[in-house]
Formats: sequence, structure tokens, C-alpha cells
Amino acid sequence: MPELPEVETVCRGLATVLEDRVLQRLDLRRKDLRFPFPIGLAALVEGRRITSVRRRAKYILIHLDDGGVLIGHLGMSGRMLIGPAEGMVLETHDHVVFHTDHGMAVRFNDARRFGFLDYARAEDLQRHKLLAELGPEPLGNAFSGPVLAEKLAGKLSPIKAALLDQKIVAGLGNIYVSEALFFARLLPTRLAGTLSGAQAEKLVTAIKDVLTRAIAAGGSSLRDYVQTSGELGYFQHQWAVYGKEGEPCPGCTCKTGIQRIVQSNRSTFFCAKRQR
DNA sequence: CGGCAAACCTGCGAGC
DNA sequence: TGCTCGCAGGTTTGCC
Repeated sequence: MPELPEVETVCRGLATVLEDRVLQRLDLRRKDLRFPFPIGLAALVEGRRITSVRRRAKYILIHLDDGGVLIGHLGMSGRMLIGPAEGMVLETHDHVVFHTDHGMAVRFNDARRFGFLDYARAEDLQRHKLLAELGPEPLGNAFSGPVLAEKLAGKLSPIKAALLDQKIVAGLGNIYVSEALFFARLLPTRLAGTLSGAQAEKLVTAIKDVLTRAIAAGGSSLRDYVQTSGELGYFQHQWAVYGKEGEPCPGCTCKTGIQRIVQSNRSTFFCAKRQR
């Protein structure tokens, strides 16, 4: 999926067409994605004005003027595509279409259907099952070295797995965890509870830095991901280690170069010399 | 409770 | 050309 930088990019794109517009029609072209759509969802939101589009972790929050909130998630392969409703051509896997009162349409396309669309009342959002347990936003002030160190204390899982745990920090995914660990010079296999305070501090800095740079680049475009505009993000050209098995390490002159291992069934990329 | 594999679903590239 | 296999950005579930 789209990890935090990609979702942030999508939210910014959605905000430009949806904010302050009336959601005239919500076209649900099937009954479910990962989960069934809430019963009567379209009738619940049609005619409401959209007040804001926000991101929390990898969730898209579309706030309505009656206190309702549409909660979207892109899963692994979800995309939001914006264009004029007139002459719009629906493509395979366009499962939901948002129509605004100024003739624009947003197509929620998701080949693998790991994404979803849910609904909550704004006052219940913090208690929503999907949002209640989330850890701090990595780019927020609440995410610091001491905070991360405290969350990792005593953990016996590899730091790679801990950073993918959205309860520890919210929004990192498989790509940016490999990248952040490389810049923090920490082996992905290091047990989370063994980091020193200084290492936790350095890791927080690396996480904030890589996410900030990725957002500035409009995210990373892989096969399934494009910005709402249909343009490609270009951060994938700035990856240091992700997807670079066998290539030279960008940080040292070791012979081995970048290695790939599998942790929790997912690929991890790192340099065994530079990361300890 | 903690940690890990498997499951959800489709598409694509590599290799034969 | 066409098949099979492995792999893909996430998250939940269930097993040990």
C-alpha cells in the first residue's frame, strides 16, 4: 500500500477537489471491499458538504458537515483518481465513485480489494475500532526518542516487526521501515528492546527524515499507486535499499552490498556492514 | 500476552 | 505463446 507518504499525497489531492464541495452522489459499484460497506452508506452521506479531508496513519478521513466521517483505506493496491464526471470512463476495479456538485468525480480503484470504506460519527472517531489503538503520528511532536524507547522497552521482536506495528508508531510500512533502519544504521533483526536511548533517538530522526523527503517527492509510485492526479510520485528513485538486493550499499564500500531477507513473511533490505 | 505464518485478492514479471 | 511460480505498498486472524 500506499504507506504514510502516499496516503498523505492522496489526501492532499482529494482535498483540492472535495473540500467545501457537496458530495452529490456516492456510487457504490459493489457491496463490499475488504469489509461490507455500512448499510445505507450512500443515503447517509449524499447531499452533505465535505468540510475537510485528513489523514490519520494510513487512513483517509473525509469529514462531512453533519458530523459524519467517511473512513477510507487504500490497502495494498488502492488508488484515488480524479477527473471530470462528464465523459468519465470507468476502468476495471473502479469500485466506488464520489461525485461532487461541481461535476468532478473521484474513482476509488482497488484491484486487490484490501482497501475499504467505512463510516463513523466524528465524536466516535477516537473510539473507532480501527483508530483506537493507533500509536503516535511519526511526523508529530508526540513522536520522540524517549516515547519510542518506552514503547520498545522489553520487546523481543525484531525492530523491523516493531516498526510495522501500527500501535507503536502509525503509518510506516514495508518500504519506509527498511529505509529508516538503514539511515539509523540499525540491523532490522535487532531485537526492539535492545536499542539504546541514543539509537531510539537516531531512529526517530531517520523516520521523520525519510517520510518528509518522501512526501516532498509525492510518495513512491509502484505498479498500483499513483497520485490522485494520475501522476506518478517519484520517491522510488530515492530509495537507498528497498528493492536493491545485490546492489552496492550507498553508504559504504562493503563487498556484500544490499541483502534481502524475509521477516514476518515480508522482504527486508539492509546492509550488514553499515547496520548493526 | 507475544510472535509468527497464513489468509484475504488480483496482477505482473520471470522462467521454462 | 502460454503456463506456473513467486512476489507485491496492509492488516487481521488464529495458532503455538
